[in-house]
Amino acid sequence: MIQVYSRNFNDLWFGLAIGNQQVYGTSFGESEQKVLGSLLNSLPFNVSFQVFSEPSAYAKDLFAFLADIYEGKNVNFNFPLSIERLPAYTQRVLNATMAIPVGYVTSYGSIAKAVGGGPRAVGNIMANNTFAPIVPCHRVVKSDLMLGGYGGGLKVKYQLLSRERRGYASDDIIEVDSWKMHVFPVEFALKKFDSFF
DNA sequence: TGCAAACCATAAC
DNA sequence: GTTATGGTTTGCA
Repeated sequence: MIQVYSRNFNDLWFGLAIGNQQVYGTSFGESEQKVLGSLLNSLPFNVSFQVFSEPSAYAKDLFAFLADIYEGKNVNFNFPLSIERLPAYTQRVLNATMAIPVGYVTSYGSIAKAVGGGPRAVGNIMANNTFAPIVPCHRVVKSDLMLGGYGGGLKVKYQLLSRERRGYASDDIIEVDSWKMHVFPVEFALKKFDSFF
């Protein structure tokens, strides 16, 4: 049985699906309906679920954690995600994405080069990310450091990244499980949009 | 710049 | 099995 919760912080809705001591999905957005919709959509078809109006203590912790990420804070992740039900390649991409530190972005192609596959495949997985914003798909941009796309809209992507500015000056190589991933200061990507938004 | 073709894992048929 | 679908990338004019 999966428990589903929704909660509002500062005019923004967060959604949460928990079961088996694991997080099955998270989401956020402007309306409760959208948030619950995308969340339920991502659940495995063969499991039952129940929607609760009051969050459990564990759910409250998780909501606070989601809000912290949304606000651009540095957080330590210690909630288990149920990603083993996803295809192996998808898992690799999600893990690589989670390894992008706050303050940096990487590109679809850079992830593809690190874990195998192609940039479009990575883009597809970002588009279907069921763990936003825990899996920080907003930190993945195009190879020319234009923003690329975002499920919640480009403005939201810009704002999320904007709060993650840490003032890093140069690009870097991140190592994850023997993969090497090229990352760039988030400012590099924001620069091109500062006047736009 | 701008466009076409290559790219590649998934989900849906 | 096969096909359609992208939050892409690269090369070439």
